[in-house]
Amino acid sequence: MMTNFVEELRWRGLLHDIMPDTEEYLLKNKTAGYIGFDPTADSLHIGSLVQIIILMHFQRAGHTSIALVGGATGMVGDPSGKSAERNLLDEETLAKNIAGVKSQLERFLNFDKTSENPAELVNNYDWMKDISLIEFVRDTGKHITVNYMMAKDSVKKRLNGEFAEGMSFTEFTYQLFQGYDFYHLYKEKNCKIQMGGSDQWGNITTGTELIRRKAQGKAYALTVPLVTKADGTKFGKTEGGNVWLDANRTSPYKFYQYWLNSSDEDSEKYIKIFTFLSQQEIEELITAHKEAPHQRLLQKKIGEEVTVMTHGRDAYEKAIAASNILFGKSTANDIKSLDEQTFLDVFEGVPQASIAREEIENGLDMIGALAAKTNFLNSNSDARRALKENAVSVNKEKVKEEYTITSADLIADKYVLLQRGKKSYFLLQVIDE
RNA sequence: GGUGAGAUACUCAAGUGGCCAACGAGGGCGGACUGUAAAUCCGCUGCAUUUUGCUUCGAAGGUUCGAAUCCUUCUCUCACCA
Repeated sequence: MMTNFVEELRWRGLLHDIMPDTEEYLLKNKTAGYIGFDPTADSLHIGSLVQIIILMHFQRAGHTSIALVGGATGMVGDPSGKSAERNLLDEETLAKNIAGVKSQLERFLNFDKTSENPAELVNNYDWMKDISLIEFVRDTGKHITVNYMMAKDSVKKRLNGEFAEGMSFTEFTYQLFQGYDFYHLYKEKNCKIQMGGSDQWGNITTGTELIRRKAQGKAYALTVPLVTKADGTKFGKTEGGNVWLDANRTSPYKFYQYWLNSSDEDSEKYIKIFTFLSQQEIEELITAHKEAPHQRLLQKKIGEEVTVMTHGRDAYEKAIAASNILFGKSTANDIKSLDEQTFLDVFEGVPQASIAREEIENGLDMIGALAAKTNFLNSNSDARRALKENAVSVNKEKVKEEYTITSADLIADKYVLLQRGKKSYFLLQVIDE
């Protein structure tokens, strides 16, 4: 059964640009559509999550979703939104990245061949690698004028204006490469629509233009807006860097925390973008949230939906458990009563240092525990400062500079939980020599 | 090529011989309040065995009891003139 895909995106605030007649075409025809993913790292981050979700909606609406991994385009580098020439990735890194990105996409889309409209995963390297330069220049390049390509924002920005840095022929070619992908999928897989972030509009329209000229066909396009934050900072970034979909790069706990810490204003947007809840459910949640904002119903729901979708329910439950212990009313005794396995699950991803058992048994002073022996804080001065600010806790209890860590502070006879401020944790692990 | 202005901590920006580890603002961190929020208030924000010492104000030398501050050379940035 087909539903109105475009309308779904529209009410969720996921529609930025759309080519005329796209909505009508999708309503009348079961078709295929694609989104490209750049293999710039071996994991996607939550910025790409929006694109994945678009493909999920597309599949749910009854169409065929194609996720394209840019093995070939990744070798060239997309200039869109970039003010300076990009460095090329070496082939080994690229291969590793492609594998990583692929395995992540498989978690979100239904590739089951026996289902009604299974998604497909393609790598443009597979069809790009055999095209000769002569072939490309004669059969593809001939259809698109340089004038047309120069008119794109991504190119104009690099050629004109105060900060123009120029661009290499390599990057200039990128849009034609991507356009060729669209053409190829149009011919081979009856793919009629390309979607992507709003910065991709220029590249996408080069594709529809190529299809029009080379195949005398009509193709469609739509883009989704860039996800923003109300305070103007960049979405998907923390002090620690990007929020990744890979649990090894961003632990499920941190992942959950990222969503939980969204502002009220952003949450109302995010719940529409990142969850599959119905319009009615979302409206009810927003109303309930406004009545009792301190309960943070929206943030919790987004955190649940997105964490479960990305890391599974088990990981979500653990993230909740960890959050409750770290931010709830738990006391030193609660923490000390944890068994080792639970404790490790909770503190997975928390930075650690090891220390000889002897040091603890002899009594470890706070400066040593915070800086000298562990590098939790930058310097001894920093440690002293933190202690003076009443910011340091051992096993959730505030301590002063005179405090000495002894065997009595060990959790599961092995760990000491250090803390600076509310959100910064550090784990001291005792090792027996 | 000529002339003039400038280069100070994460950023902007004061300081033109001792009271300068360097005013102030932003950012960051911490505390109070709170909803692990926003706003607000308070404190901290070079290093060290911390009421003291050490290294810092584009770079290197020099003058001086003493230099971010004066002198010399160099590097870079900006403006105007050719």
